[in-house]
Amino acid sequence: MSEARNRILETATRLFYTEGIHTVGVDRIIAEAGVAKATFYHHFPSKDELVSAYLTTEYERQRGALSALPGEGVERIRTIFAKLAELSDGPGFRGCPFLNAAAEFADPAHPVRTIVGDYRDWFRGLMRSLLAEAGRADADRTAEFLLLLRDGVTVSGGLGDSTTVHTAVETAVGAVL
Amino acid sequence: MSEARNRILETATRLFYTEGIHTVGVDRIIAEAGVAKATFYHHFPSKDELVSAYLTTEYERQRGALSALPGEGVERIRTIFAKLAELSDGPGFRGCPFLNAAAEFADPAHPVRTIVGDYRDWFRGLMRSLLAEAGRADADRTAEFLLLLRDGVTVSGGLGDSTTVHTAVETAVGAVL
DNA sequence: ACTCTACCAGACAGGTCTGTCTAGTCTCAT
DNA sequence: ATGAGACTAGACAGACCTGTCTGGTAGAGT
Repeated sequence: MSEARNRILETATRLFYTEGIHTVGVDRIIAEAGVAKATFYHHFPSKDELVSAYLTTEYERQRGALSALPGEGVERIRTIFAKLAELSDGPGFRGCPFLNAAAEFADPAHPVRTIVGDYRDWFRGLMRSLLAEAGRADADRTAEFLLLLRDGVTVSGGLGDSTTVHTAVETAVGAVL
Repeated sequence: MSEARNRILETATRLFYTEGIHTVGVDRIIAEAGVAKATFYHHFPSKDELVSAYLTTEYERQRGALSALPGEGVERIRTIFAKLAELSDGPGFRGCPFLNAAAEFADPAHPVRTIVGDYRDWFRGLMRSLLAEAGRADADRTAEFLLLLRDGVTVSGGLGDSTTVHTAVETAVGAVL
């Protein structure tokens, strides 16, 4: 992986996440990453490709972070949601990058939306398999609810209702599991 | 209320909701509303003012729609969420206009974010008062969860997981209430 | 030694954005 | 009938957008 490419992607990640995708221009990324414009377009054929790379990287990062968490079955789910609530309460949290991106790209056929869909499918599948592992008969329905809960946690956390998210999550997870 | 102003606001509502706020330009709204540019700026001093008007109107509309629903206490909450799930399954649904707007306006101090905050405060308060009316001791915590659930429903529904939202909501509402 | 690749700086094109301004029409109340 | 206010059409300014292109530097592999 090239050094300049890394800088571009990291700068884009920071700016896209904290300020939004449409509002951050390529010139700004170039300036803050300290690269030439030609270098930018050498690594990323278009801004859209950079956006896709941003979300794909984020997808892999989150998959890695959740895979590293301990526990099995339902206990693992509890751990995941506790972590999620903790993150959404932290400084600099501005919601889920995938949901924010989806809100900015209205066309469901856009590549960005495909990545968002992939992420959600993965999360839903993870919940389902953990529930099935615990021998829960209603795995499908409950997994769907947990995905929905995940959305709610990140959205609420991102809009500033961070402290109350903890108790809300405990209520929900406790009631359903 | 002026006829031209109405046309502008309705066109903006349609375009902002279905395509996003930043992606829709003033010129496009003017063309589709069939008004002159001077007329537009006569009624709305800036695009931001139009955006605020769009969200304020939407706020009032939703408040009116929910107030019209029947029932009392917990039963009313069930009705509200059933309606919400139904809407989020309908054609042309593209998520919650407030959450979508908040994702596009990253600055928490922006007027748009204030309106979004107002809307959420109102919904939370409505839930709390309905729970208190039913004599629930945990009204605060449960209201917080119901706001979170509302977020999840609109987000999931807007991203195409519409049919499964119904059962997920039933599961959640049933478990908590 | 030579070439290839990554990198730099920055001008440029062509388009779109918001917002202003000129100039003129129509309606209605006084 | 005159003046105010809402409207129309559209040119214009100035900023910003993405993406291309020129021209040049430095290091690494063959």
